[in-house]
Amino acid sequence: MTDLTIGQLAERAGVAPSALRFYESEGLIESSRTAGNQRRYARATLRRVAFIRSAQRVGLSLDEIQNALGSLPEGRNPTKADWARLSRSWRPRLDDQIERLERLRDNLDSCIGCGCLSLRTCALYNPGDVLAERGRGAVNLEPRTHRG
Amino acid sequence: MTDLTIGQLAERAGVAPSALRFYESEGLIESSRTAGNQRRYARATLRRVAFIRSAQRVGLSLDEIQNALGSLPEGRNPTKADWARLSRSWRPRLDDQIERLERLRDNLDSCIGCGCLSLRTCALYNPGDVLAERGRGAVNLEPRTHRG
DNA sequence: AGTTGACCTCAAGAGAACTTCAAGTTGCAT
DNA sequence: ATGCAACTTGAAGTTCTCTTGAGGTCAACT
Repeated sequence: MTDLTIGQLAERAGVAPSALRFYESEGLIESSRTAGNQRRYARATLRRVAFIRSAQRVGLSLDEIQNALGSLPEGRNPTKADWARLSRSWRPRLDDQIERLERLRDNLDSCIGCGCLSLRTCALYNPGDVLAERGRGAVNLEPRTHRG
Repeated sequence: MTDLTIGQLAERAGVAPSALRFYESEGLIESSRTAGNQRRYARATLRRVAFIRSAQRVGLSLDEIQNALGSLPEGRNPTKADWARLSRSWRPRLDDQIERLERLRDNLDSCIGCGCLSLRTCALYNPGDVLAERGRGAVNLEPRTHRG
């Protein structure tokens, strides 16, 4: 009886109904059905969707989010233990991302300050000077990962 | 004579040659051509590409990056003033993103600590309690923006 | 001269995250 | 009971960021 229609959930969560159907098709959320085959969402789904959006904002893919959400129950409110699991698994990821951002920001600043912009010495292109020994032109802002 | 081939640039920047051609087609980088029509990149392009990747990592689209790069010169090293422009325009964006991440991380933590998980009171879903007055079920982690 | 590997263009494909469309059905107010 | 907004499905379309493939060229080595 406190269940939400797809339109209500969409409205409150700030996403389109089509997105919710998509999330469901991807296994990120679940719904029950009325006699007439319309979706009904438990209230907890609202939180779940808010969480999904929030995680997307910080750069996680739906796959990763689904993975993390795997440890949360659907249909009922997550317990302390549920969240603890989730937090433990995300913490390093979040810390890492935060560090990256701070480094970029601070390096931009320091480049302005120093005006050096030399390949060998500029912190922006050569963070921590780890590559300083590798001859001229060492440019490697990030650990090499392949995405997409 | 210090110019780089597409393969060399790709190698050093840690991106595929196809990506470099794509960046060029999108106007993010430039190249000159040899008599035989092969691309040659100025050394400054290496920095430019490193910058592009770095910016992508923190969630900026190529469009936004192109925009920002519009203030940097190609073919020569950017000056202090060039970087200052760029940094000024990115700083708020970076700060904002960092804050988001920290909030998510800390809210996850506090949820574990308090175990409340109530819609009305949980910081994760109701940051700063701004929505506490709006009746039950107020869920709005982020300012509502439409993307994609 | 032949072979090899790196390069060229253009077109098509890929995957992520959705949206849009078409055609039909349901739920609720009057 | 009627009408209309909100819902249903499935397929196809969209945007972004590239990658892959086909068919051909260029540079260097033997």
